Amino acid sequence: MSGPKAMGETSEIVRQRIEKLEKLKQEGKKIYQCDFSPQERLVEIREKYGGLESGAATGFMARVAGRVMAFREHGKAIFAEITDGSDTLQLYVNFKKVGAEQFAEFQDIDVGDWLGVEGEVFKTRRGELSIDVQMFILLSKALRPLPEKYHGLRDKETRYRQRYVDLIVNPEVREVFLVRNRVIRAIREFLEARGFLEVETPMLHAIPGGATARPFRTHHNALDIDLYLRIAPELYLKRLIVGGFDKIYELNRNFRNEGMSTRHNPEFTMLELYQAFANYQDLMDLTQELLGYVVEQVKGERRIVYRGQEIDFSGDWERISMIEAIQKYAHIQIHLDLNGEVLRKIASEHKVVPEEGASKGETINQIFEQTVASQLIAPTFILDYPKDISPLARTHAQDERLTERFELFIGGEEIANAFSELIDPIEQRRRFEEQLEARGEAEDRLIDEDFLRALEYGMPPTGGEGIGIDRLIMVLTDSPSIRDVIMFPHLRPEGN
RNA sequence: GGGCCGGUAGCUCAGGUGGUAGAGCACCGGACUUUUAAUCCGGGUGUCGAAGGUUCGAGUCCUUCCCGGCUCACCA
Repeated sequence: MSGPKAMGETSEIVRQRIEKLEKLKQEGKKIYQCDFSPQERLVEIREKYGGLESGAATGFMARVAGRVMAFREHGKAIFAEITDGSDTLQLYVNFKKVGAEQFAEFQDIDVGDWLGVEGEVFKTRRGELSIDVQMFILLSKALRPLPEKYHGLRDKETRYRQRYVDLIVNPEVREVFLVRNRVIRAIREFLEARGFLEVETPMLHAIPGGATARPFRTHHNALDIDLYLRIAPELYLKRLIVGGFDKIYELNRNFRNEGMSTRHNPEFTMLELYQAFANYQDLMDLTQELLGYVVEQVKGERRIVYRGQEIDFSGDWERISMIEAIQKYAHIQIHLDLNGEVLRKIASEHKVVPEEGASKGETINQIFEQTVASQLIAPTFILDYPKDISPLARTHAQDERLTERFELFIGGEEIANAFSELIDPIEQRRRFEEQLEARGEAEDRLIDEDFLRALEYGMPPTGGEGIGIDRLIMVLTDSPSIRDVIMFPHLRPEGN
C-alpha cells in the first residue's frame, strides 16, 4: 500500500508504474543512469535506409535512443514506436532474438519510457523501416501516462501549463517553435549582414519609459529602492546612438502590466532597431526587405496563408496616411482641421466611443483602430500619426500637428511601430511635460532626466523601429493566439 | 475587471424533466512470431473543479469561490 507517490497522485496507473520501478530497483537494475550514447538520430536512419525494399535487411547495426510512443504486442513479437525529436522509428522485438529474460523485461516497458536500443536496421514485409532489437536498456522511467494516442491532448489549459506534454504528443506545436527559432535567426542574419550591432540594455529600470504601458514593480534589497521591469528598451538604445553607435538592435523581452488576451502576454519579445541618419521612409524600405527576407527564409516563398487569407510579402507595400486610410477604408470623411467636438460626434456616429477627455489625436486614433485596422490584411504602412499620441517621434516636416511615424499592419494585426526619432532635447522635454499633464497624477510617472541629458549632448538624426516578434510569428505560423507561439504563456498559478 | 461558454476515469467525451456514475482509447490479466489507432477474450481504475445550501435523495437545482477558453475594456 505505502510507497513513494508521484507528486501526491494516486491514480492506478501511476501506482502500477511505481511498483514496476521498485521491482527493477530490487533486481539491482540501474535506472535513471547515463551510460548509453546513441550513435544515430532516428532521422539519419530514415534518410539512409528509407528507400530500402520491403522485407530487406541492411546488416547495419544502429545504436539509437528515444521515447516509447506506442506498443503493438503480438505474442512472441512486440512492435514499438520510439521518437527522439528528429523522427519516429519502429522497434521490432523478437522473443528468440533477445531471449526470454530481455523479452520479459520489454513487456514491462511503458509508453513514455526512454530506451536505448541496439539492433539491425531492416524493413518489414509491410514496408515499415524498423530496428530488429538485439539489446535495449531502460534510460528513464515514465511514472505518468501520456495522453491518448488518437485524440491526443486537446485541453488548452493543460497544453499551456504542461507544455512538455503538449510537445511530446502534438508534433505541430514543435513545428511552431522551430519556425519561431528560424524567424529570430533570420532577423539576426539580416541585421548583422547590414552592419547592425546587437546590444543588451537594462531590464530593470528606475524610471519606466519608451512606451505608455503600466510597468511591473520590483524591489532591489541592497539598494532599498523600487525598480521596474522595462516596458521598452527605447530610451537606452537612443542613449547608445548618442554614444556613437550608428546601427544597433536589441531582440529581447519587454514586460507590461496590462490585461491578457489572444494578442497580449505580460512578457513578450520585441525587436527594436535604430539607424542613425535614417528617417521613417528609410525604415519602411528596411522593414519591407527585412520581413521579405524572413518570410522567404522560413516559408521558402514570400506568400503565406493567415486565417484563410493569402498574404503576399513581395513588391512594395501600401503606404497611406492615417487620415487617408480612415477615408479610404472606413469611408469616414475626417481631416485635421475639424475641432475636437465635431470629431467626437463623427466617432460616435460610427459606434466609436472615445474615452473621457480624449484628445483630438486619441479620438482619431480610436476611429482608425476600430474601423480600419482589422481590414489591413496585406502588409500596409499607416503613416503620419497625430503628435499627442507620439511623444517620442519627430514633428512632421509638412504638418506640425503630425509626426513622422508609421505602424505596419499585417493580417489586421499591428506588427511594427517606427518613427523618425525626436532628437531635439528642448522639444522632447516639452512633450514629456505635456504628456504628464494630460495623463494626470494617477500615473506614477517621472521624466527620465538622464535620457534628456543624453539628448542634450546631441543625438544624430535617427530612425527607430519596434517589431512585435510574437505577433509576427503568429502571422507566420497561422496561430490564433499569442499563447500558441510562447513556450510557457502566462497563466494564473495552479491552486490546490 | 465586464459578458458568454466550459471543468465528469490517465486522455477524448456522453450523462432529457433530481433516483445505485458511462463509452472509446490508455491501463491490468489471458491468447497470438512482421504489426500500423494490430486483433480476440475478461476487468471500470472516479474527491463529477472546491465549499456551502435546497431535498428522503444532487454530476444534475441554488449561492459563493477557484481555474480555463472566447470576447469587450486597458495595451503592443
